Amino acid sequence: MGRAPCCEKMGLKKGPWSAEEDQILISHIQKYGHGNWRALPKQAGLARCGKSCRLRWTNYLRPDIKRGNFTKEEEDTIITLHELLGNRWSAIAARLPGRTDNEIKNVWHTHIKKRLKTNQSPQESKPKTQTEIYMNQNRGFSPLSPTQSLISDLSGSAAESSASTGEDNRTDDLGFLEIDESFWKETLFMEGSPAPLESAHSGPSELDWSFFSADSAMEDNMGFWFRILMQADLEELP
DNA sequence: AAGAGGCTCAACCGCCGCTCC
DNA sequence: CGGAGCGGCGGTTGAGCCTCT
Repeated sequence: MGRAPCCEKMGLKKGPWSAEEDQILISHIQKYGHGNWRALPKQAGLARCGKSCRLRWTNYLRPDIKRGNFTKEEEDTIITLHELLGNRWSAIAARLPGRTDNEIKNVWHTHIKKRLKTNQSPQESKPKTQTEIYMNQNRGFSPLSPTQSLISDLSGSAAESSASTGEDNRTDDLGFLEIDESFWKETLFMEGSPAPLESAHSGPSELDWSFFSADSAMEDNMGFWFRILMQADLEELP
């Protein structure tokens, strides 16, 4: 048997929050913070369980929440990250400032999933991934792997930023983002790297960018590394 | 105009992992 | 070491709103 739900205690209110409850919660957190969610409702004088308070705060009342519809860029990001991370909504949310995991989850199930489904034509050869479907229909790109999609997105950002700085960050036909070379050296050649990545290079002194071809086996390797990198990056977030 | 069905999204539920004792 | 407490996460629900017939 699992633990009894925290709201089963008598007298604890459930359901939609009133404006008054919101105000109480906001002012309490502004004054005292939310060190202990379980103790918070009692201290604040709310007839709610701590879990409910935390959810209300993180999903709705937090001052940095961005309201309004998701932009196409945000939806693109969600699709790409979902390909990489799966249903790890909190990890995806960490990449979208001002958006909550709940919101992203809702958008995925209501808008994006449906769109990806309707975009798939039975006449055409079936793209392998949801990203491919989406990219085919919305950008006119040739089918992209999840990894290529991410690379493409990153390169796009780099192109934008380089346009302002006058630098050219693109290095090959893939438009692969040239992240600081030392970053790749340190990351790709770190201890425990899969053999193909190590053997494909003569040494860590020079990176051969042609190595990152559209070859499917290579895609898998890159997918692997991006997962690792994304994970490492996300774990650093607050 | 009204009823049915679909859609949206805030909120709940139950599980998991971490921390502390 | 193991159990309790707690926060956090992902899946699911359902009330309210919208659209269609």
